Amino acid sequence: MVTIKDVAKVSGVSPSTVSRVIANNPRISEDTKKKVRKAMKELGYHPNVNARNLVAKSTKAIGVIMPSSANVALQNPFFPEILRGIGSVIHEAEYSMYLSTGETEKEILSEVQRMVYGSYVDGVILLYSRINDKVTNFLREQGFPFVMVGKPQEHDTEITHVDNDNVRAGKEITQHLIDMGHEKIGFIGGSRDLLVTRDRESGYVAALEKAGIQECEGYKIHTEFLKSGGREAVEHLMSLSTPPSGLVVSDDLISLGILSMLESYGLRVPQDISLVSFNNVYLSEITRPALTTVDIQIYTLGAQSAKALIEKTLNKNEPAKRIIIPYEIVYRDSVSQLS
Amino acid sequence: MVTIKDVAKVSGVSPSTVSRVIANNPRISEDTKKKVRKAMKELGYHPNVNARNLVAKSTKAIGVIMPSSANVALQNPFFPEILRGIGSVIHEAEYSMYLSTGETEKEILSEVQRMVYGSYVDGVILLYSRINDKVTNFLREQGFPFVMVGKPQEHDTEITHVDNDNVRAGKEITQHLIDMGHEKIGFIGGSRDLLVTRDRESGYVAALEKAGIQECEGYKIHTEFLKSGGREAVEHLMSLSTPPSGLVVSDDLISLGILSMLESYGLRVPQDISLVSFNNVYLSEITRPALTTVDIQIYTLGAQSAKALIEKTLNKNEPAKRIIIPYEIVYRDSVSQLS
DNA sequence: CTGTTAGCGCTTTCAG
DNA sequence: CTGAAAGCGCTAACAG
Repeated sequence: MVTIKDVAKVSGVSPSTVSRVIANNPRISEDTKKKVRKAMKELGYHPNVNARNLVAKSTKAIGVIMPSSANVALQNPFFPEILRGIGSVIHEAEYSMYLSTGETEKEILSEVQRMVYGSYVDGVILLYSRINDKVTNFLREQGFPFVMVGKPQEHDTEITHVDNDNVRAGKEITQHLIDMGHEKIGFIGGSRDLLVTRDRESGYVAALEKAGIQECEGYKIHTEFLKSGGREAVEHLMSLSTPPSGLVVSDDLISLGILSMLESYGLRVPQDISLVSFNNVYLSEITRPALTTVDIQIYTLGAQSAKALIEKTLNKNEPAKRIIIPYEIVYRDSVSQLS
Repeated sequence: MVTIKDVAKVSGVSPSTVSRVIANNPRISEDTKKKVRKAMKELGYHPNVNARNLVAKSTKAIGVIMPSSANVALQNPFFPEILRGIGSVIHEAEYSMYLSTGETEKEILSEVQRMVYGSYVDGVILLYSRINDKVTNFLREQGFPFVMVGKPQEHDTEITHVDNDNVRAGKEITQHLIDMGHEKIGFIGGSRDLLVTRDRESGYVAALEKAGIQECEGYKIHTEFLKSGGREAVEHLMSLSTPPSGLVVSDDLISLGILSMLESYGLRVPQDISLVSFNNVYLSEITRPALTTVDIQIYTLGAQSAKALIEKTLNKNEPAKRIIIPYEIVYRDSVSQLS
C-alpha cells in the first residue's frame, strides 16, 4: 500500500504537506501542489479511509436500514427504487452507504447498534416506520443522527422524517372513486403496524365521512403479503351480502395479488369492480388493467432523506424537520364510472 | 467516546490487556477478563472499527455492486431478494456491507475504485455479469478479491462466480413447452449484453435443435425493460405470418409485461399462447395466470456468493471456483397442452 | 499471565 | 508557505 509518506518522499516534501494537498489547502503553493499531485498519480496513491476517519472522527458513511425481511414484503420494488434515490445523493456527496438487512427486529437492532457504537457511520436512514420500534427508540436515546422515511409514531417534531401526505393522498384517491359514482368502497391494507398503512386508511375513512357514506362493517381488511396474495381478503370481501364496488389498496404489490384473486372470482376490473392503489412502481403500469395509483415519488423520497441526513451529520444542531414529498395521482385503467 | 484506555483505568489493568480480552485471548486469566468486561459494560465501551481496521489492515466489510440503474430494470424484486441472501451471511459473520448503486458504468466504476483504493472493503460482489465490463476488468487487474453472481464473460476459471446452469435451465424449460406439444416457440430476452440472457437463450436454441425444430426467423427478440413493457416484442411476434404458440421469457418481470400485452391483443394465456419464464420471484405466483417458471433460488445465490467472498478474503490464495446453484422448475398455469 | 512500546496512515496544532 | 511532532484508538511484538 502506498502511503502519504511515499508520496512525500518522491515529491520531496513533508507528509503534512501532502496531507494539505489532499485537502486542497489554499496555503500551499500551486507549484508544490502540482508536484505532489504528480507524485500521487505516479505512485497510484489513494488515501486510506480508516486512518482518515480515525482522526477525523467522521466516516462520511451512512447506514440504511431495511425493514425486517422475514416475509416476502421486501421483494417490493419500492426498495431498489428508494436505494437508487439514496445512492444518487450519496455518490454525489462522496459518501458511502452501509446496508443492513435483518430477518428479525432483534437482528436489525444488533446491526444498528454495531453501526453506531462502532462508529461505522455518521447517521442512519430508516426505510420504514412502524409502531413500538426498538430501533427508533435506540437511535433516539443515543441521540444519534437519523432520518426516517415515513411518519414517526411519536416525537414527530423531534425526528427528521421524509414522507408523503399519505392521509391526504388516501383521501384524494378514495374521493376519486366516490366521484366516479362508487359508494361501497373497501380498503385493503398491509400490516397495521406500519404507519403508512394507518395514514392511508385514515385518508380513506375521511373521504367516506366527508361524502356522508357510512363506513361499512367488514370493508376494511389488513393482509400480510405472505398470505397467498390476498386470497383471504378477497374471499372475505366477496362473501359479504353487499360486496364493495371499489377498492382502495395500500400498495401496488398487494394490488397485483388482489387483481388476480378478483379475476379468479370471475370479477373483472374495472367493469365489475374498481381498484386504486399506491406507489406507482413500474409494475403498476404493466398490470392488466394498468393501475390508477398514487405516485409517491419513491426516488425523491430516498434522495431527500439522504440529503437531510447528510446535512444533519454535518451540523449536529440542525433542527428536526418534516419533509413532505408531493404525490400525484396517475389515472390509468382500473377505475370505471358507475352510473 | 469511551476508549480502551478508559476501560483500562477503571479495571486497573493496561490497555493491551483490555485489547486482549476483546480478542478473547486465552492467555488472560478468567478473573481479569471478568473484571475488564464488567468495566466495559459499565462504561458502555465499544471498539472503534476504524482504529481496529487501521492496524488490522482488514475491514470485515464487503462491497455489493448493483448493475447500472439508469433504467427501470433495477425495480426487479431479484435485487432485494439477493441482498437479503447476502445480508444473512454477512450478519452471521459479523461483517458489514457497502452498497453501491450507480446510474452509469462510469459512476459505478468510480465507486468501486474508491472502495478498493480507499480500503473500504475486503472484497466485492458483482450482482450482474455483462460483456466488456470495465468494473470486472478493473477488479481483475487489481487482483482484488471479488465474486460475481452470474457467469463471467471470460477468464471464468480465474473468477469465482456463483451461478445457475442457465443453459440447462433454458433447455429444460423449453423442452417442457415442446413436451406439451409446442413447436413454434419464441424467445423474449432482456439485454444481450447480459450473460444470463445469452445463456438462457442458448438453452432455448439447444432444446429446439435437439427436438429437430427449425429455428424460425424473427422468433428471437431482445427487449429493454423500459420499452413499454414489451409492447414492441409482442407486436412484432404477432405480426408474423405464423406467430408462436409458446414463449420462453428470460425474466419474470418481463413476463408480467408480456402477459398484459398479450391480453391487449386478445390472446389468452395459456389457452391461445403458452409462456414460461425465469426467476420465480414472488410476483410470478400472483400473476394471472400464475407463471410456470424456473426457480433459481435467488436467496441462495446471494448467500453463497457472500460466503465464497468471505472465504476468499480470509485466505487470499483460495482457488477460484464456480459454484452452481441448482434450479427447479415450478409448474403453474401458464402452459397448456397442445393437441 | 500482564505491561511497555511502537506504530498503522492520516490530520492538525505549533513553529518558523 | 512548509516542516516537526503529537495523537486519533487500537493491536502486536517484546519483555518480564
